[in-house]
Parts: sequence; C-alpha cells; structure tokens
Amino acid sequence: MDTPPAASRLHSRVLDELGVAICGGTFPPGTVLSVDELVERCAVSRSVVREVLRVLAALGLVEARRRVGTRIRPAADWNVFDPQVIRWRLASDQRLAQLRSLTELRAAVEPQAALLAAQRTSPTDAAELVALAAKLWAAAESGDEAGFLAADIEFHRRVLLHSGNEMFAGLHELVAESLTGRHHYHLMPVHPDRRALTLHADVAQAIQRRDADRARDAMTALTQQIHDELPEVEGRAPSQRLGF
Amino acid sequence: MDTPPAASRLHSRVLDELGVAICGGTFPPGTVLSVDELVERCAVSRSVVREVLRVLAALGLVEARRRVGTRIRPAADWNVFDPQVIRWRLASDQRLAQLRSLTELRAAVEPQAALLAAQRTSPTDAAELVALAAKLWAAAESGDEAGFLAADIEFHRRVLLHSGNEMFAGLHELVAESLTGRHHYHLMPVHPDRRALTLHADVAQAIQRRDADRARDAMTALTQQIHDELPEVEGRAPSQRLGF
DNA sequence: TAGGCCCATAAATCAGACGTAATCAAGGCC
DNA sequence: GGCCTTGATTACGTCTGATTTATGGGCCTA
Repeated sequence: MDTPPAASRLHSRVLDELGVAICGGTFPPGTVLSVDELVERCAVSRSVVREVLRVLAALGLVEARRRVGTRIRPAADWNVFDPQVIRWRLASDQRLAQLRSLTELRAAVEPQAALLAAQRTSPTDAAELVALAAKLWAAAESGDEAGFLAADIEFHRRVLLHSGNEMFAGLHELVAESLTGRHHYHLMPVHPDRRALTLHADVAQAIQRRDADRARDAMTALTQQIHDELPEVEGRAPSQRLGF
Repeated sequence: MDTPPAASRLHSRVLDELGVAICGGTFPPGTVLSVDELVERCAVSRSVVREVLRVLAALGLVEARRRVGTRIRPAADWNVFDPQVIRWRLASDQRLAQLRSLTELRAAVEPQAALLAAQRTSPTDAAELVALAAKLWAAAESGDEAGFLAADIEFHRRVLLHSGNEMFAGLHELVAESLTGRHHYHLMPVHPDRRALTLHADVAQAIQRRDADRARDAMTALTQQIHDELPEVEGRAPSQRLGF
C-alpha cells in the first residue's frame, strides 16, 4: 500500500486548524500565540502544540521568540509554494486573488516547461501525453466533469514532470491544487470550450514532434486563456461568502 | 531588533545536520531513521529529534510510519522551493545541476515578473530600480565584487517583489540563494561583462517607462545569458570537489 | 535622561511513561 | 498447500512534570 496513513490525527488536526486560521486572517500578523494557550484551546498536549508550531515556523507562518511567545509573521514571509499553505490560502476568503496569482505563475512556467519537454521527453511519454489530450477531449464531449478535471490535472502534471527540471516538476502539486481549487469553487466554465481542447492537443502534438517553439506557444495561449477566464478581482472586496 | 535570534541552537543544529545529510545523499531514499537512534547519534533529547523530524516531514524529505521508523522519501517528493532545502542542495555535490535548475526556472519567471512590474510598480519604486542598475554598473567598474553581488541580488529581488504577484515575490529568496550560490562556488564570471550590465539597465529603464514588452525581452536576454554562462553539467559526473 | 542591573516569563530542553497502530510470524481453518 | 486469523512486538504518537536558558521590561543609579 502506498497510502501514507494520513499522519497522526492530533498533529495534523491542530496543524490544519492553525494553518487555516492564520492564512484565513483569524490571527492577523503580529498576534502572539503561547504554547499553554494553545494547549487549552485545542485540548492537546504540549508536545503536539510544539511540533505544530515548529512546522508552522518552517513554513514561515510564525516565529518563536523566547520570553514573548510565538508570533504570526507577515504574509510576505510565508512559504507560498508549500502545497499545504496553498490549500489553506485557497480555503480563505482570498481564494480568488490566490487563484489569479497561481494562474499568473502558471502562465510564466508552463510554456517554458512545454518547451523543455519537447526537447527532453521520451517518445513513450510523449505518446502518453497525446493520449491524455485525446482523453481530455473525450471527457469534455461526454460531459464527464470529474474525468475532465482528472485528465486536465494529469496532463499539466506530466508536462511539468517531463520538462526534466526538478524545480518545474516540483510545481506539479501547485498546478493540481490550482485546477482543483478552480473547479471546487465553480470558477471554471462548465463546458470547456473547443479552443482550450485544441490547444491541449496542440501542445501534446508539438511535444511529440519535438517542435519546442510550437509547444511553448500553444501552452502560452492556453495559460493566457485560463488567466483571462478568471473573474476580475475587485480591489480588496471582502469576498462574497459562497457557502463553502 | 529585527534579527530573529537564529532559532534554538539544538533544534537548528540537528535540523541542518540531517537536512544536509539527506540532500547530500548520505541517507539515500528508503533509509529509515529511528528516533532513538538519532537521540544517541546527535546526543539530544527525544523532543528535539521529534520536532526536527516533523519539520523534515513538512518539507517532504522524510515520512514517519508506525512500527517501522522515519523513512527518507525519494527526491521527487522534496519541497524544492523551500529556501532551506535549496541551501542544503546547493551545499551538496549536486550543486551544479541544482544551479542549472534554478536558472532555468528564473529564465521562465523573471521575464514575466519584469513585464508585470512594468505595468504595476510605482514611479518611486521604478526610480529606485534604475538607481540600483546604476549602482550595479558602478560596482562592476570599480571591481567591487561584494557590492556587485549585493546590488545584483537586490535588483532581481525588487523586480520580483514589484510584480505585484505574491507567488513571484515568494521566489525572491530563491533567486538570492541562486546568485549567492553561483558566487560562492565561483561559477560566475569574475568580470561581469558589459552586455549583462546593459541588460540590467534596459530592464530598469523599460519598467520605469512602462514598456512591458521591452522589460520582458530584456530580462529574457539577461536570464538566457546567465543560463548560457553556466558550465555544462556532464551527465552524472561525480563532481570535482572544489574544496568547499 | 541614559545606561546598566535584576527578575519574571515563556520558550527550549530533558526524562520517563503510557497509548496506539502496523508489521510479522505462528497457528488454525478451508 | 495456501489463505486468513490472531497475538506479540515494535517504534511512533501523546502526555506529563521538571529544569534550563535567554530576553523584554521594569527599576535603580549616575
């Protein structure tokens, strides 16, 4: 079984609780949390609280100082590339702004990844990419939403993995979270349009034919379209609660 | 004082020790480390070891399983965007490959960041960017290596920060580590050439004049040059020890 | 007012105990 | 003979109490 048994219950529960609270703004930067205080509030032992705080510190969310407590750090210091932090932020009322950031990053990274994949991937992997694009097309035509999302995630994931660059590859979870988030919050078109489907196929085909420039251009067009489809974020609107 | 007092001694010592060992290949993926074993080897208490392991688990370097121990995870699962992980990997014998990866990522991200900065940054910040490019030029002409490195880091950092995208901004540490690493391991040209200096100035000027496309193109040329200057990595050469 | 000393405080560390789940192997059943 | 059940074992997970350490702020002196 390759399923990691979902970490220890208490630790991950408290970690998630605090992560969501911090990223969601319940504890604004500057707030201090003491260990004893959290022991009471979360009804767990000091070990659990301390280990959670250590992890949060590693993610840049908090900073422990002797004699004062553990202070929430400003958002600029957070490790926004950590998948866990991304999830917490997507769960906050900043989700739209977060999705726009993620999409802008994708628009920068994925075209380059497609270019590199066209130069470096193996014939077998390229073939599987073409197959995935076809599967995506089929899922769209048959209205299989879940299948479409899964194939979409897998497609973009593979392009990143086949770029032959571990930094790009390390972004595959980020892209998956981004797509899942977009779907989960109903921020993507119900019926994926034909152009997007064509562009996915173009990317796959270009990679298979080693046409690096065309792969990059197709992916650029694709990510640009994804970006344009996101609803405008109106300044710092207090987010209309969607019921999630 | 804004200097975080360098974290607790034991914790950071053991964390760094294990991080370097794992990223350096001393413990290949699959190796299991038990808490008690580490307690002896590092001569610290269980709390310290457990907190360190929790952090390493959060960074994706290890995975704890009941009844078996804490196992090193394959490198593909590591959080390669964590600044600490980046440092550990730059300290390993994979440093050249790591620097190439970082540089390829920069080549994808920084041009887009420059484009966004040209659209979004304030006049004041743009002016400071131009000043920084000039300072860079001056440092190069007077042969001030340390000053050049500092100005270089600050220049690229600001472009990322002024992109108005927190994901790009979150990469500023990564770029700093990359530049520092390149310098520290003597992998950059001793005398920065005139073209790189010109391109820095071009980027700053284009941003100030809101010429987004020119800012992007200049940054593309710049990152491309940086990439081309890196020595070729010969397959999986066992790395000629440089004395560091 | 400036500078240095003292102390209360909360994190950092240590030590030991018990709970819990996953592994492995022995034994029985089909 | 092979598969399933079962129980002992093991190392992580959690809890608790004590002790050490560094530091922010108050207080005292010059």
